[in-house]
Amino acid sequence: MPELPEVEAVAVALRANLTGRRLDGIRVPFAGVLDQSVRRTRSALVGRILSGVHRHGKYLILAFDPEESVDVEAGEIASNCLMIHLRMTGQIFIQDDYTPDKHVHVILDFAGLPVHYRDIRKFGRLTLVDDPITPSALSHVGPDMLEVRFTSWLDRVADRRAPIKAMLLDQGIAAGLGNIYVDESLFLAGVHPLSRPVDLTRDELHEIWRRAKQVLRLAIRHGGTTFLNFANFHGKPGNFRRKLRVYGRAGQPCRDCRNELVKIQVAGRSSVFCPLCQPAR
DNA sequence: AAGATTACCTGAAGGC
DNA sequence: TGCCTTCAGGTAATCT
Repeated sequence: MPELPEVEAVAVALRANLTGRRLDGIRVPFAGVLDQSVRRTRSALVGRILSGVHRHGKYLILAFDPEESVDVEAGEIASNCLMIHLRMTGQIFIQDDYTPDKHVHVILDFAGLPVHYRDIRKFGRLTLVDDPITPSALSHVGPDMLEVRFTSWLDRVADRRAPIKAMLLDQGIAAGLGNIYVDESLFLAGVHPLSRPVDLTRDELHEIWRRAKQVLRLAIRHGGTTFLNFANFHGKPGNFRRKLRVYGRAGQPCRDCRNELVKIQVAGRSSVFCPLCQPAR
């Protein structure tokens, strides 16, 4: 499941290998993953130079050099970027010897370098957007979890009554955390996933915010977590999986206290935690 | 109006 | 062996 660290790994690799290259063509074996038509997507992007690669939360944004034919002063909006969300099972491969299978839905041909978009469950989307940094398509998404300041984040959660786990998963509050890193963050902070922000102290909330950033940065350094469906740019697995404290370890002993880890449902998601290290309030 | 639930998809895994 | 059910979870849409 690609979350912020996995998307960051893809962004770094694409940036290093594709910046300055021209997009020669787009092949679309399955158009259902495109938000716009194949014709519209091709006419907006083919022939243009990739100028930069950005990431916001779990969103990946490929920015192209400005299109001179668009009359901005006349109110025309340029589709300067391709925004990609991998959702559950999206993968991006670039190696030359990769043979597309039935799950490869889009191939971006960058000056002879094929970039394969593969997605078993077809949840991911590729969307034409206007601005590379603050696209209007992301107006409902909050600040990146790695960037948000504590006071800003606190303002967004302090008066909420849903479980803290639901708040951390809510991309409108801060973007980037998914089920894996939320469970890891709450374990490190020693907070029960059902705790409500209104019942937590400012110090406890600060610890959650700090641990979330810490676990994201650590996962980035390890190339992300390979669980079921993520592989990085070169098809190599990330190696953060063996560092996981609670995710995927229900029934196994807590790495700190050896008590058995428990799985419950919170915000519609399976949630693994340690009843001793993360006591209910 | 926030919070909760469901739809979207496919493959792996477990039960019998 | 094979059929069936359950589970996995990011986001948008739809409920209460």
